[in-house]
Amino acid sequence: MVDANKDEIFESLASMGQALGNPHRLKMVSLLSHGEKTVERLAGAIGQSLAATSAHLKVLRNAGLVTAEKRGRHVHYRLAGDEVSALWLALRDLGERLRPEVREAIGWLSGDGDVLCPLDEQDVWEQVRQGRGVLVDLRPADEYAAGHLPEACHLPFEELDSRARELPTGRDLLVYCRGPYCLMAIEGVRQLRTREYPARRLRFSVPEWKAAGLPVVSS
Amino acid sequence: MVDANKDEIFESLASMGQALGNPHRLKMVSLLSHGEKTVERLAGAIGQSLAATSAHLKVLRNAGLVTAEKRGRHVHYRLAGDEVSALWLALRDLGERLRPEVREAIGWLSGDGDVLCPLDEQDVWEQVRQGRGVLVDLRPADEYAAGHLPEACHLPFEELDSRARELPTGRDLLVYCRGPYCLMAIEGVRQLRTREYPARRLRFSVPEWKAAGLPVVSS
DNA sequence: CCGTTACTCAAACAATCTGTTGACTATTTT
DNA sequence: AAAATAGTCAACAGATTGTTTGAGTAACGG
Repeated sequence: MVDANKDEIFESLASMGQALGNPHRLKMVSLLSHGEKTVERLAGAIGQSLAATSAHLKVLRNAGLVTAEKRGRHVHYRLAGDEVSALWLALRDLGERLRPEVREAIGWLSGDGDVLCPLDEQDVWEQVRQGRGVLVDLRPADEYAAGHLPEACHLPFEELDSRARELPTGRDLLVYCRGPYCLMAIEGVRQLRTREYPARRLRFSVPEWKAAGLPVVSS
Repeated sequence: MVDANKDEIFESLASMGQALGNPHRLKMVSLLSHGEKTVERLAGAIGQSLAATSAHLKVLRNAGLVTAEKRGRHVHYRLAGDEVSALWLALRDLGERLRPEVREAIGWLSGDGDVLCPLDEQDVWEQVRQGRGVLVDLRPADEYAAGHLPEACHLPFEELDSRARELPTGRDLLVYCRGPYCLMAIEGVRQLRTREYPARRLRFSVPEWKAAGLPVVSS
């Protein structure tokens, strides 16, 4: 039967959907969209045991969403392509649009101290090219190295206390971290503002920037 | 803790992924992207009992992907928005790109008698506007009415035998049905060609056309 | 008002998924 | 070599799915 082939297609696609059907795995995909990570690192980030994390990664691997590469005694996982990141972003946007609880939770996340910059990717790109506003990347060094917005300063969240004074002055600070739900971005902006820096939080990060077709610098 | 809100977001998004994690539900989403359907109709299409289909629809409803409306004694289900259709298309494209089995299964589907037209949506849009080539829609009447490509002739697959002679002659026939995996489209083109019609199968349908930003006619 | 239609719901059961634990395998360090 | 590190694998318990069966409920038709 030819029909069997058709069923096989839907079965295969469903296994990809299935792989996106667990909060821990979604979180890993979202983390991996900022660059490759070891199993250990992912386990720490999602708060699960090494074994459980390994099992989740196996599901993602079988679904074809991630690939693994062993270097030294670490296994580095990365997304199978930028399209995977795009699918994650599409799912996230759909959730924000369709599910009231998601919008509500976002509201709670931001709380009071949050100062969001309403500009979208294109607008920010304009600002950057005109030299108005300075981009600040709060992510860990490896994620910054894997790809960051053009001309973004790197100020890892952990070193915010000690190195904030290195930031350029006189221009608005456009701060981003790992995306709209990133608590480090919110907290980072709060801290910068208590020090009287004109900081605002961007509601996007590198994956969204890349998906918008804008150039990413990796170094 | 603020973190709990973040977990809630991922949990909520995962339930949407989960909903896409079953072949029958995926098939229903793909069918619904051609217009609303009753439970009965969907049950027939996916080859499941009414109760099982109802349960699957409940999952989709809880995930916010579809909405239900009771009219008379039928319950009509429809996608919660065009973005749902777009997400399904994104998942499908990713599968075609990433999973060899899917590409392979597509090859098997097409078999020998399949004559695929390689043009994409924009190219076809050009052809249509210039009056070169005639679009032919093989889908059931309600799906055609819910939205079809501009100037497309309607020739339901079931009536292909009896009404093929009504088709305009002298121009290439660009035939579409429910999408790249639709067996009716393949079989329909095969039948038209044995009658010496210059028919070719398009590899897209209305949802893809709409997602490409091109106008859809509903009547 | 009675029967039919088109569902939804609840119970039950097998199959699958998640997370834990402990064993096992490479690789590197000492 | 021996010990430590980073990860996978196998086995198990508990929770969650997917499907069937049978009952329950609106809406309509006679």
